[in-house]
Amino acid sequence: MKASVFITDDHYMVIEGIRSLLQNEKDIECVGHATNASSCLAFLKQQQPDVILMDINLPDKNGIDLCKEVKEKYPSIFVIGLSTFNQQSFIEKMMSSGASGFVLKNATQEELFEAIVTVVKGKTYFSQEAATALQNKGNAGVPLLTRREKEVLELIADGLTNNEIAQKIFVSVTTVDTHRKNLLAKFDAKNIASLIKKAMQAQLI
Amino acid sequence: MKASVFITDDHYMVIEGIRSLLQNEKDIECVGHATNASSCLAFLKQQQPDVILMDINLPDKNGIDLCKEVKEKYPSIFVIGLSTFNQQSFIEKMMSSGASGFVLKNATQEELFEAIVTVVKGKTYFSQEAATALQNKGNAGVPLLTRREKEVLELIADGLTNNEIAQKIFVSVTTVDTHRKNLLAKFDAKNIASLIKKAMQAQLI
DNA sequence: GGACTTATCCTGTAAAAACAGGATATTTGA
DNA sequence: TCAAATATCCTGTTTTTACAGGATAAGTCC
Repeated sequence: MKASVFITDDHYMVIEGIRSLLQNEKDIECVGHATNASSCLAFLKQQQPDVILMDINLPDKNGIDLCKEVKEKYPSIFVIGLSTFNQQSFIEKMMSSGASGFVLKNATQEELFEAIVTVVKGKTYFSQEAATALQNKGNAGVPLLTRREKEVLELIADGLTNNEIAQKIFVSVTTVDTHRKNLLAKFDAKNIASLIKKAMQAQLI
Repeated sequence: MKASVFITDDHYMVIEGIRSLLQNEKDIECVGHATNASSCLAFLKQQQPDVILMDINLPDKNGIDLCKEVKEKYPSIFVIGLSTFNQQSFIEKMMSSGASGFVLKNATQEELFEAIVTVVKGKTYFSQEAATALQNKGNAGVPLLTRREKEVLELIADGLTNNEIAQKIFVSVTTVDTHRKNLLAKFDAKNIASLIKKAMQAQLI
C-alpha cells in the first residue's frame, strides 16, 4: 500500500525538492502541499494523508502549534518535523506536540524515505543529525522559564529598565529585579548582555 | 544557447528543488551542485558555469565571502544570491560582493527562471520580496561597524565588563566605554540589552 | 594637502544593575 | 494535604553603565 504524503513548508524550492526526491519511490505518493498552516488545515478537511512533512517555521503559525492542532483533530496522521536547525529545543517541542519523527533539510533521499516508511509503521524516526542533537542535551539545556520570567525577559530585551518594566506590569521594582536575578541564574549568565545573547540563541526572544 | 547553472546550497532538498524547477526549462541546464564552499571552488577549477545559485549560509564559509572569491577568480561567472531571509543587510552585502541578483527561497519557478535569464544578459535581478526588502531600507538599516567596534560588541555579548574588555584588548576602560557609546548610538539602542537584541537580529553576533 | 574616519584617551555625575540576604502569600503537583 | 515552585516584596552596598562633553594621534580617501 502506498503511503500518502502531504508537504507543508513555506519555501517553494523545498516543497519541489521533496517532491522530486520522493517521486521515484513507488511506495510513497505526494498528495499535495501547502505553504502555510491555514491552507494545510484546509486541505486536511477534504482529505487526510498518512504523513505530513511539516516545517517548523511557517508564516502564519509555527510548526509546533500546527502539529498539536493536527494531532488533536486527526490523531491518525503521522507528522514528521522538518527544519534547517538541529536545535534540540525545537526537536523536543515538536516531539512533545505529537510528531512521530524529525528530519533536517540537509537530509539525504534515503533518510527522507526511511523516515516516512518508519513513521507509517507507527514507529519514531530521527535523522542522523537530529538524533545526535538530542543526545548532546547536556551541553546547552535551555532553561525552563515561567510565564512571568519570559515576559520580563522580553521587556528587558526591548530596552526597558527595571523601573519601566515595574510600571508596565504593575509590580514593584524589586520584583522585577528578582525576576532578573533568577533569569541570570537560570541562564548561567554573568550579566544582561550575555543573558540576551543566550536567550536569543535559545530562540526564547 | 543554453545557460549552464551550478547550485551551491547546504540543503539537499533545496538543491533538488531547484533542479526540479529548472529541468523543464530548455534554455537552462544544471551542470552540477555543491553543498559547501570548498567543493564549489573545486568544481570551478574544472568547469565554469554561466551562473551560480549561491546560498548565503554554507557550512564552511558564508556565501558573501565565497561570492567575492568566485568573482575575483572567475569574473565572467554571474552569481545569484539565495536566502531564506529577506534582510536587506544580507542582500546588500551579497550585491557589493559582486552578485548579479538575489532570490528568496520561497521564489516561484517563474522568478527563478527570470532571474537566471536576466543575469546571463549581464543585467541585475531581484525577486519580488528581495526588492521590497531593499526599498524598506529606512526602517532598520544595519549600521556599519568598524573592526574594533565589532570586536568590542562580541566581547560585550560574551558578558565581559568594560574593565575586562579593556584588559583583554589592551586599551583603557574609557576607550571601551567610547566604543560602547558609539555602538549604542549606531544601533539606536537605549541600553545594552536592546543593543544585543538588535545586533543578534542583524546577525552581527 | 586637507577632510574624514577611526582609535585612542580623559573627567565627572547620575542612573541602573549586580549582589547579598532576606520574607510572605499563592499556586501547583505528587 | 503538604512540599515545592512561583510571584511578590523589602533593605542595603558595591559595581557597572549611561550620559555629557570633551581631546589627540594615526590612518584613509579624494
